[in-house]
Amino acid sequence: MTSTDRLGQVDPTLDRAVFRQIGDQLRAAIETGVFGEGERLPSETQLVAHYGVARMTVRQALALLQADGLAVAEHGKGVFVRQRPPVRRLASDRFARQHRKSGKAAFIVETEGAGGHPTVDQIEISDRVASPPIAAKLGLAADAHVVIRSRRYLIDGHPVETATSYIPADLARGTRIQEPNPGPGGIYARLEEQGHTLDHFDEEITGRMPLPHEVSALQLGAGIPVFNLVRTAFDVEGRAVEICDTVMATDRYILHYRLPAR
Amino acid sequence: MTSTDRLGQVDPTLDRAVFRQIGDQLRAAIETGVFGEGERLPSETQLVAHYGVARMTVRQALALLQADGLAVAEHGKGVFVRQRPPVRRLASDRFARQHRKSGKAAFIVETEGAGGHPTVDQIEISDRVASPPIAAKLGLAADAHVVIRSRRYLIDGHPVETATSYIPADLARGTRIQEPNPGPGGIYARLEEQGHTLDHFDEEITGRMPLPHEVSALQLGAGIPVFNLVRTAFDVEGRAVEICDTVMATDRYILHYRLPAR
DNA sequence: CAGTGGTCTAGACCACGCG
DNA sequence: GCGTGGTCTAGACCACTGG
Repeated sequence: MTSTDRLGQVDPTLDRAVFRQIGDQLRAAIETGVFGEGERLPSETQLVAHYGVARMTVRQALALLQADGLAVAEHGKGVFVRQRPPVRRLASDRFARQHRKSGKAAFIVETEGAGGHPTVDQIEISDRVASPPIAAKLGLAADAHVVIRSRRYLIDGHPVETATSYIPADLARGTRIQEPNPGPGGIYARLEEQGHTLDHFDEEITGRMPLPHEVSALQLGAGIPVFNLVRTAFDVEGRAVEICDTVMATDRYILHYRLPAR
Repeated sequence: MTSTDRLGQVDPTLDRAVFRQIGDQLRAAIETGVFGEGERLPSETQLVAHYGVARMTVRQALALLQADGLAVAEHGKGVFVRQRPPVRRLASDRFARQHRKSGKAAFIVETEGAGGHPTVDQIEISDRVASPPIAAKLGLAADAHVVIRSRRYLIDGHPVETATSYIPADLARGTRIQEPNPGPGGIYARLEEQGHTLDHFDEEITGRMPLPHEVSALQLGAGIPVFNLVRTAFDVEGRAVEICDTVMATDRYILHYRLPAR
């Protein structure tokens, strides 16, 4: 028995393009477990022989699966059913004050709690004039400065998320917010020390395919979309004190929120 | 001036594949506004002439843009820069009791408030044994029945979301929950009438590329991922009284949540 | 009708992985 | 070295759109 035995045939007289029919059959075989997670699909050569079509036709079929995130091609090895990486649950209370008091950043606490090894790299800090949308969200004048902190989060060496924070310069200058390590409890703890007791966060979530730089920063495979989560932190006086713009690999996250019914 | 004048040339000796270089140039041209939203890109024939490559090569380049949701091909017309449809903001208080009292479903109220014309179609209702994951989430025995309500939501005739609700049969049978139109305030109002005062909702959000049936149900173009939002409603006694599994086109939604800082 | 994208063929040469 | 996928060519014919 060869690996193409469980695949059917195609009918070139049908309306549906041959490469789509082949794609349908491969998809069905994956979804029914004929090819399990991580297993190799039949090679292009085998598919060409099995279906009696040109190589470009089977490549188009395989491209369909890859665009949908069902399969990944590995040069020189084969095309494999995509493995689902472990997911990280983001609970809506992850920024609760009690967690802050532990002295560790939310990402570190959560990851270690789930048995993973957290890392942060590519930390860059700058002090610049706020872009118009950022200035508007923070309620700042058009020429106001912000301290910008960007970094990348990894779990067990795999990148999962990039984040860029924007803090009004008058709140950040002269504090550890401008240092790579902002100290125990992170920048929220520093802001509260400055008298800006936090009241609530607004989170806006959008989804889309990644930009090229996001593909490389997050080592995203084809067919994996990203979440763009933009969180704005407000103090008890209603002032926006931080914006955090994060881009997350959707195959590594479940976002979890609890809403009151009233 | 022709439409390819603002594009550069490619260098076949570079490491980066020619079709990727062409894709990069088209992407840059779109991002810098050389080709604006809704505008037509140069035709395949024009690109072949401009770059001096085979047609399959420019088609691979165009496929890159389409997979990322930047462009859409229209048979017989051309390849166009994708237009962003109007987005719908989902506020985290959209299921607050006060809204329910208006007597209209949340979707209707919100859409009309935003000046759109809401429709619901493909309403199907059944009564079946709960699947294992649904039974587990609802805290039901393995052989328990649920009433399943599925439907599709449209705005101005464009599908934006499909939803499937699962309600324990003992709460739904003999009520309007089993009817296509569940009455004023929707099924949550009916559940509260049964004495199940709602306490909170849990929402879990994941993102992924759509399945084939979702592509057709939501009329999704290539390169548009979906949100899968699964909401569980709990009554004041802590019982899960409904699960609502929704699939949303990411290009039509911004999900908005407000979190307390403590 | 001419122009557009959609599908398919039958090759070619290359780069990678592994034994 | 051989099998794998990656890139590219130069055609062919088809289906759709619009004037």
